[in-house]
Amino acid sequence: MTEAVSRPTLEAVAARAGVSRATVSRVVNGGDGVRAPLAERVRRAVEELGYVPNQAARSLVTRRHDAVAVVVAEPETRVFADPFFALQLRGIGKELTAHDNQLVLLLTEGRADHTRVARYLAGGHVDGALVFSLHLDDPLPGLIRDAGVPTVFGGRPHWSADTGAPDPGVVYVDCDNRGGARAAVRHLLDLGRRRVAHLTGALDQTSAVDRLDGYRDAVAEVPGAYDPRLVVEGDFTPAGGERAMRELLARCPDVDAVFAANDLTALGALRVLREAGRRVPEDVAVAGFDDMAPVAEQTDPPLTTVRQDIEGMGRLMARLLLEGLSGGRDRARTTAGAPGARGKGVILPTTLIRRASA
Amino acid sequence: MTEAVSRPTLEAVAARAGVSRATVSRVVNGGDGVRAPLAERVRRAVEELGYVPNQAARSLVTRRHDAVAVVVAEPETRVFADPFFALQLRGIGKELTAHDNQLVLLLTEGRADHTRVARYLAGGHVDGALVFSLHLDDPLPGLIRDAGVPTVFGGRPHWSADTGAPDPGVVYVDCDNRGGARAAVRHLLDLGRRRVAHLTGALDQTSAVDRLDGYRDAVAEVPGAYDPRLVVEGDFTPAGGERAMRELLARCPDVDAVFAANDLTALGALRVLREAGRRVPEDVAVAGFDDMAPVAEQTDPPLTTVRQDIEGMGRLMARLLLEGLSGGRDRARTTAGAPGARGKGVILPTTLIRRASA
DNA sequence: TTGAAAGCGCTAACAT
DNA sequence: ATGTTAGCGCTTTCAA
Repeated sequence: MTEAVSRPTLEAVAARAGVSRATVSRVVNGGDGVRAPLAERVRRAVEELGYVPNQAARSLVTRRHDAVAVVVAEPETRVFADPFFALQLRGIGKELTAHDNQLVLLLTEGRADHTRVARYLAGGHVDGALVFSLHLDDPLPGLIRDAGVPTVFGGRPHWSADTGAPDPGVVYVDCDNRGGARAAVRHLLDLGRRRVAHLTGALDQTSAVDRLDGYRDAVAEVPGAYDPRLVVEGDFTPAGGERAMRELLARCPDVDAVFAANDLTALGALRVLREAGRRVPEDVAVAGFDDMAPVAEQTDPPLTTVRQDIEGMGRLMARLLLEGLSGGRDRARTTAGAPGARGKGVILPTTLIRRASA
Repeated sequence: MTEAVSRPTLEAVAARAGVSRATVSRVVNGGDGVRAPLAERVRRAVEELGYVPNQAARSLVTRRHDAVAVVVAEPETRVFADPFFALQLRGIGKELTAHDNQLVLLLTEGRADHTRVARYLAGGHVDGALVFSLHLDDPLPGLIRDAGVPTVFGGRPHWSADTGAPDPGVVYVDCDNRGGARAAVRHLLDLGRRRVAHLTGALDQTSAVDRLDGYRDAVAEVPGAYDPRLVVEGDFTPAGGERAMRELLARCPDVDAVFAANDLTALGALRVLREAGRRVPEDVAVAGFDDMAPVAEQTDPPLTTVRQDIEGMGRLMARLLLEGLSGGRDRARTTAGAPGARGKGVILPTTLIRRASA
């Protein structure tokens, strides 16, 4: 293993360049107010010594870390099996990198992890946090609030302004789950289908609830289209989709369209429909949600689905957080000016992508 | 956005408890050598004030951060699309969490990112680094060495001891790529196949080179089995597998077995074989490498493949790093005592998993 | 424009 | 067993 070596300090650079520590500090941090030749001498000394500032020392006085925590409250397995997180992380990573911030990934699996994460955030390691995938009973938001770290949430939290719950000051980014779902279901209805089912996501997450609401909005518009038996609970996974689809076929063999809560669920549904000998879209039209490239384009037939800009969501979350960190003035403007802003939540638009499955 | 608040210091706790800072520090860090009632008073003060230690200040003096960087030198997209990394990350996360260390994820996409990462590591943010997926021309290892941070590599680096290159002190963890490949190819040969092809991985990675070597070992054992035209270059992706398989069929229509460099490549190959009307395994037997559950078990037919303990690799990497960090005495023993140790590299065993495809 | 000096909050000798 | 004290390496007034 490569060994750690002791690094030169500001002091050493100052000595070598024959100047004071203050001057070196100035040069290292942008160099304004230092005469060119002096600055040059300092830079040479830095170079020769291979000086790199000690961030702990710097943070101690500046109280900045240029690091942001990303908290993912999911069993780790799913986090990475699911391209959704991958894409969001990617967006976040890009935005943070562009602003010279580091990404500290905090994975939580159980209760013990929650307190660990809370301690970490409270410990002042990071300037802010991006938090994902909260479930109904999740204690994390409360812990995070207590930790007193600026935070932006990914996905509408259960206690956001819209539900009239405790903390209306919460900032979050989400896509228009309800509107997207409505569009998908309307599309199925426009196709002339009348037995349009919905395989839900995990209903302890707001995205699943909102999509279900969108489904209800749409079927309510067509007399006779609403039938509670057509709604089966899934969990956003292919396996859950299979289970739900099987149950649906047993319950309502006359189903002629399925709106799945996400593409993975649709994937499972497609498998079961094929097994059952139902043709897609002739016998049963199928629509998904997310438009995750590796999934939606590869299914057989390719999936009609609701596209959301997942990577963009990640970027936006990071941007909002960084803007909030760099002083309050920009924040309000940004949040309010963003598309679909509503309170402190930013709702991104969705688009229906028509492919062969519906 | 939740606002940051100014936190109480050790000093404040000391004042409140009526003791010195040193005593508070002792209590906070385990509390040995402090009489029970006093310790209790301190704990109460900590509680009442909601005191959380400032890590920057602590790190400044202890020179420990209890954080480890994970550097993934891949386009971010692939990193997360590929369950391989997901599993390794998971193993790493578990091990780090178990030892109260944080995971700082550093994603690199281009040259600019390399220097950024180097600066970060040199900046003393973390106690060590876990580095993945190096390519032949990767400047990262050099930069990391210069950064002087203890490092464990995932996968044999190009310049490891085995190739007689510059830095023989390098610690890495890998699976027995060559032996695993050999076993898979021998299995195909034992099946009576004589036109056994190999779809390679990205040959700028040692794992691909080693698997190719294993393939060559095995075919060399059977007179007449070696034919250079049976080796086609892929890139570890399904798309690459499709391309390679198509080329292979064009080049050698008489192929009767395929050893794919990984399961994703095999997936692509299976698709092309199906399109081409070749039955698997009757006409062409197919074997993969990795045994990634979501892939190998779901293919049609299920894939015969070489299993490696990916999550275990991640855990081991983290363990080796942490052991190295906590003083040199344990390290030599561990590295030498680990299974398949060879120099400073630890090679984990592989197992052939027989399913229907071969 | 440059330097001197005072901390940031904590740990770890060293005293007591 | 507890307190005193001297920094860790840096930024940032304040003076010069």
